[in-house]
Amino acid sequence: MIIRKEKLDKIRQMGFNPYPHEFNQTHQSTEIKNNFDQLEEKVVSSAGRMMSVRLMGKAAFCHIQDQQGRIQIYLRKDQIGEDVFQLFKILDIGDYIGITGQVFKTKTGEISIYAKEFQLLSKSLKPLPIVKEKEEDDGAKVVFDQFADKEMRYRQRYVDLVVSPEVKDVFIKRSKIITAIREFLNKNDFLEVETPILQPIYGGAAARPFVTHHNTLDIDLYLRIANELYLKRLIVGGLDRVYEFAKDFRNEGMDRFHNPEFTQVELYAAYKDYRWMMDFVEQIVNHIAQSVLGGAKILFNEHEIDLSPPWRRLTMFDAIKEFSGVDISEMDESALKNTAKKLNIEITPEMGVGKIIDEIFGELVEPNLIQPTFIMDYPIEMSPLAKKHRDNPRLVERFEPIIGGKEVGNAFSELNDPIDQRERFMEQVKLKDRGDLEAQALDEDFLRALEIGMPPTAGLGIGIDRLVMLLTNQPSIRDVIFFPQMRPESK
RNA sequence: GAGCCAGUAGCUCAGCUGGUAGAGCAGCGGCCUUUUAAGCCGUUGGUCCGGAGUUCGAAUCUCCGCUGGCUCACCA
Repeated sequence: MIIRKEKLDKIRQMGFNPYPHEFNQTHQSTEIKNNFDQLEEKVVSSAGRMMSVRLMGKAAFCHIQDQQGRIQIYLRKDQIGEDVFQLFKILDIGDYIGITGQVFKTKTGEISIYAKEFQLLSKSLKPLPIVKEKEEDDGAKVVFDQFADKEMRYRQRYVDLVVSPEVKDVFIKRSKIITAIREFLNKNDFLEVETPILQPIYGGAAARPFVTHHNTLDIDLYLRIANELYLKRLIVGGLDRVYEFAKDFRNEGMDRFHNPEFTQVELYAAYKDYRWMMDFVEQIVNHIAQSVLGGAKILFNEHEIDLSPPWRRLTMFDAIKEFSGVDISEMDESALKNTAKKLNIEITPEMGVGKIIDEIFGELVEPNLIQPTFIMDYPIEMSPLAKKHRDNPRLVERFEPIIGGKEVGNAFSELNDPIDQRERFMEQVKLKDRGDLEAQALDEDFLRALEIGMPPTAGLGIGIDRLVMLLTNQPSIRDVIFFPQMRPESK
């Protein structure tokens, strides 16, 4: 650090600007490599961060890294001049440089740029961890001194991204996945909208919120745990297909599947039901897989998963029967409690029917659903915003797509009967009084909207972080969020 | 929130049953005009996470704390 600052002074004394304002780039690294035949002998300008240097007296090789990859640069003192070569010699790995020169292939066959002009673009003052790679004869890559400390990787993601191309890859894919979803929804006449993050009543999901305070109004507000109720208000308003990519916030535990803020896309389509939505989910996911991964087969956790439709569809009761051997479809609360005990599922007194079934399902069924599966027809108690099943009033028309043993979304035929909705909210209030911290609050304004009238509607939420984990085969949510939540550094 | 594990140089790590800290890479000074983990010669560098204790003596043993990872519990 001290040495690098001295170098900075020296560079200035030599008459070079260590932080110039611009550089005119004509080609990216992989562009040059992919079009070598056309570009050979042509002059190109390229820029990037210097990632390796091999200095050899009056000549030198280095690699620069741009967003796409790396390319080798060859410099000779007699080409770029004494002064500039002196400058090059004191540069460090991590500095940004720009070069102009001819594209050529070295003796060993590596496509490189033979520099005619060379310029420092930005001086780096802190060293990067130097990761070295070697290609074995069999083509396998051996990595030396990998930047492995997870804490540092998460806290200093900028370093992680510079030093680990595969990390950068995951995030590029994340961005492409989001783009693919947006494309697909826009193509299907959905309108992208924005709804409040600061909400006076939090709703639309079962979770504990973050609370904040608005000074002027002198009221507490909640960071949204979901945007469901607002998007439905827009359906009431006559916007027939809407979606929002939403950061939601839940004040709960953190682990490799949970970050306090996470991303969901929620979408609503008027005049449709959950069956239509199942087809739609199959299409969406396949569109993503095709456009981002180029195929429907993915590898996740050693499992090969085939995303191509149709996916298996299974009711929740049938799923539990299949994996536990017990038919719970006719059981009341006390029978369920006994069954849960027999199956070694932990339950607590404040749990209602819905929660108990959810526990059994989560414990015995979900982890076993590796290939894409729609679990459908949930008990009414656990889904206060979903419409009653057309054939069975104890159930609702709801499904969750489960892939790789984890739910990646949640969807219903939306409840649009205002009187039924009010009764369901009242049930939630009772649960809250029993001590369920996650029971949903009654939202009068939302009820008023339903009273104005909402058309039959299908709704869906997809957890973007989990979907990205699945499609990029990452074990932790922290590996798909640039800056995951961490305790602040002490100094 | 609970359990297990970890924290030594910029990075990756070694350091045995306690004897006063080491390697490779990076850095620094040289040599080298087709190298690629470049090479060769030389060299700097550490509150061994923090605090307390045991001991003649602690990176090493004990306790407390901090930070993180993994697993479990709640939730997406």
